[in-house]
Amino acid sequence: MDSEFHMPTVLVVDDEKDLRDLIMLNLEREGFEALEASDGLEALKIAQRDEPDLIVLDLMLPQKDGLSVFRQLRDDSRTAGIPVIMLTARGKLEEKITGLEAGADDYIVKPFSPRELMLRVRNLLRRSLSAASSDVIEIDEFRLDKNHLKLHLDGEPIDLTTTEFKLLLALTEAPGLVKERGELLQKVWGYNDLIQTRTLDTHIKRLREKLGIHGSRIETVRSVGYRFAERADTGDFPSSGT
Amino acid sequence: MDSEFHMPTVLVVDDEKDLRDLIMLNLEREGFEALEASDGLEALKIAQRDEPDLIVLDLMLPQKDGLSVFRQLRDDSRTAGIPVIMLTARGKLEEKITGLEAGADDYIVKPFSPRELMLRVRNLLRRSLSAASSDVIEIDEFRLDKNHLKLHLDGEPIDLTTTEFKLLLALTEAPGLVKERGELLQKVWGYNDLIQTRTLDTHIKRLREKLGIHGSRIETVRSVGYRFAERADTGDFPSSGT
DNA sequence: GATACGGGTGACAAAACCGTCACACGAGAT
DNA sequence: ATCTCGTGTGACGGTTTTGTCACCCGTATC
Repeated sequence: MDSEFHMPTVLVVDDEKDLRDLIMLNLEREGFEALEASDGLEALKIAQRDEPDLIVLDLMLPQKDGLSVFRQLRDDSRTAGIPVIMLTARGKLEEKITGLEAGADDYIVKPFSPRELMLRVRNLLRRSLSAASSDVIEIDEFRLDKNHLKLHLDGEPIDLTTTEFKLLLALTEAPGLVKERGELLQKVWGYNDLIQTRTLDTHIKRLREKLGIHGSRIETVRSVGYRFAERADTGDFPSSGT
Repeated sequence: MDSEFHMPTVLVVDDEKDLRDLIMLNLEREGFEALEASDGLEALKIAQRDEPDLIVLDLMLPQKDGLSVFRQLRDDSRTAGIPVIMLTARGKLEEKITGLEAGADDYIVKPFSPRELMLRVRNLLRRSLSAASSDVIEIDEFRLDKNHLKLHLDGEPIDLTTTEFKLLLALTEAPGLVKERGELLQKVWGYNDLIQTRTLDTHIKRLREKLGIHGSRIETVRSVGYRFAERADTGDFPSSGT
């Protein structure tokens, strides 16, 4: 686990040379590999080529609006998963943050202490390197975000209650296989015996409703339970001939 | 990313040789590396030594209660993170499952088809290998489980509402650094401007209450926001002298 | 085709949750 | 020491969520 490890790479995007240098100095002092870019275009190219583990992006870029750079990074498949820390001047942010909603991984308000930035860098890297980069379950057009307890379906956010979220989580945990009623009641409600209840059915119904056209992905397996249907292409048993 | 990859290892713990062999055969047919143990003690030793990616544990062990083996695996730091699939005879489980609550990663009821077991194995491995090793955030005695939306504190389960859970999630996301009021309101409530509200404080209060003695870990930073305090030993800035 | 069983559905009432407010309290500033 | 600003706290009402029940409908079985 330790042998193949190399230090994380951080890309700093800022048009102010002084600030950029300061940040890079701090990064290198921490032992990180640091890359730099002075404008959005350059940032994109470097990000695509070197796939850094983290990007520090100053929103105050002259040529290009920092936010649009951010969006481009998010939209490009090669750079989409890279966490971004945004730098922003106090006050300026309040309006703009609307645009990206909870999209940014972190942001920090200028003026900031190098110490604070480094703390955030380390924290974000720890999250994205050691464990999950995202805690997001993606199945076809379903996107379950455990961090924000949100479901996105076909890109549209769907409001689910806690129970519905848990239920969907339990179902999608193993797409394609049947979850017994008892198992679901255990996982979602904590019931350990009690199986004679319509509660599960009711919640399934409500969930299906909210899923709209995709509600049919939750299939009923009579007298057993429910199954979140797998799409044909999901690569089932290789051993089975048919 | 592909070069250093090796097939996952699965440990099968069962005292029935026939069943064990059947499972191992299936595992190897899938290309997994399979290990076996016939009792709890052996299982522990192997798990600690080889650190498999997954454990298939039959609860029907003669010498040792399967559940206590499970608990030992969970308590040992070397094996704590390894997902466990439990095998159990139908009907026998209902009472026992109480003990572990939502602790098991998955379970399957005997009799089962090899196909179903393999499906679960693959699903669980996909979760634990590809993305998060376990969507669980552990900070000292805090254990935030995003899969079950549950908090365990000192091992005790604490009931949190959705809002409280999100709030704690936002705070623990970056232990040691201050989260501004506006940032928290953005992350938890989605408010993009509005900062003049007592809502945040109220929820902080409720959260602190539920955290009991550990409530003080949430520190107030006057006129800025809140901070989830880092414990001294968490390795802060190496560069800073003091 | 008749019957039995299990799931789907709509309504409803209890419970939980959440945001707000008024006020108390304490820390900083002058 | 006094004043001021920001946070802590308890209470309250409105809203959402949730479990249950009665009833309908589809499917499997004979």
